[in-house]
Amino acid sequence: MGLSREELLAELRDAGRVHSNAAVMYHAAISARMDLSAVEEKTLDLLQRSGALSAGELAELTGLAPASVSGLIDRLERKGFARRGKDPQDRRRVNVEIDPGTHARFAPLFEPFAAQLAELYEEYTDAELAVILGFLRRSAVIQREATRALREEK
Amino acid sequence: MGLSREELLAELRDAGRVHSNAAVMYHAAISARMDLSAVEEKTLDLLQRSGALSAGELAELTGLAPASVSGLIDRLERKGFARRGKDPQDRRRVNVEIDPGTHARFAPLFEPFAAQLAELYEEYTDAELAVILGFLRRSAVIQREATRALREEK
DNA sequence: TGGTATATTTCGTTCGGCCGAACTAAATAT
DNA sequence: ATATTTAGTTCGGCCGAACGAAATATACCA
Repeated sequence: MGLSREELLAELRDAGRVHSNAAVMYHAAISARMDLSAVEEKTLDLLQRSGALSAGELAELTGLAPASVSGLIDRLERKGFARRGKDPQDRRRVNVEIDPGTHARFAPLFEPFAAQLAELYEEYTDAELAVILGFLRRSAVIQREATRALREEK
Repeated sequence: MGLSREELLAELRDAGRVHSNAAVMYHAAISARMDLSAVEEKTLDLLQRSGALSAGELAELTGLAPASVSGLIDRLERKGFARRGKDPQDRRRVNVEIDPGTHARFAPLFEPFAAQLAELYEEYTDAELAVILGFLRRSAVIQREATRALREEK
């Protein structure tokens, strides 16, 4: 039973690394299956969150040149994941929105993993799940902050 | 206080997604800082685990053509992350080993994140940490299995 | 209305990274 | 000893995706 706190912490560092790596590999496998590059994937994620973004906003958020964003949108349209729409307020603007079918295309890929995870959750009490939930949230905040620091530092 | 189990599970699905995304972004930021492509990063990870691999084994594990592996090793050598060594048993073979300084080059980038995480761990009891540890391990196993399934399925 | 500013696209170019084919060197079989 | 196979590299070509500059379309303002 008994791991000392030190041992526990050491195991956690290792498990965290392994877990992180698994997430990265999984993500890569999903992208590969969907025939999406990392940038395309990230763009879909941005669109998912915000509903719709203009080409210029995408350039800003992805760090790409405007010309590159045109090509990016072309590719996403060609693959059926996004659509161009004119902004009625300012018709120079192109509003890019995620294709409504996108979620449904991803869902079956995620589903087996989600099901397994649901099974895993069943093995925990509510109190334990609350601990896990809190940890996931807090460590995600920390990791996002670390990412931000890495990007702007120097 | 009280979230129902259903709410808890819903929150966990969301938190898991967010956490996963944070890990992916963090990884990408590290790679960018080290000037490593996804393939190069993955290769270093393989080398780290296994100590050393031949060029052919790397081709196998990365899925690249032999010619591409030559270029890959060249790039890693140029960046100071790996070294070629002749296999004394079979002198046709090239043994690629990770440069011993590699860990030290990565460490300072990981360190702030690790420190913050250590602080977070301090807020938990041993029993809670054990729950978290178990969850991280088990969900990593599930996710790796899901990755494997994604890759070979069709 | 004319003129300037802004959003996006088009065009042409460049670069990185992958591949197949041909090659060299070393091991293995005859 | 010679022929064959195996491991890895080199070369040349190709493709996706990035870029800057110029073109186009629309908005805003005097």
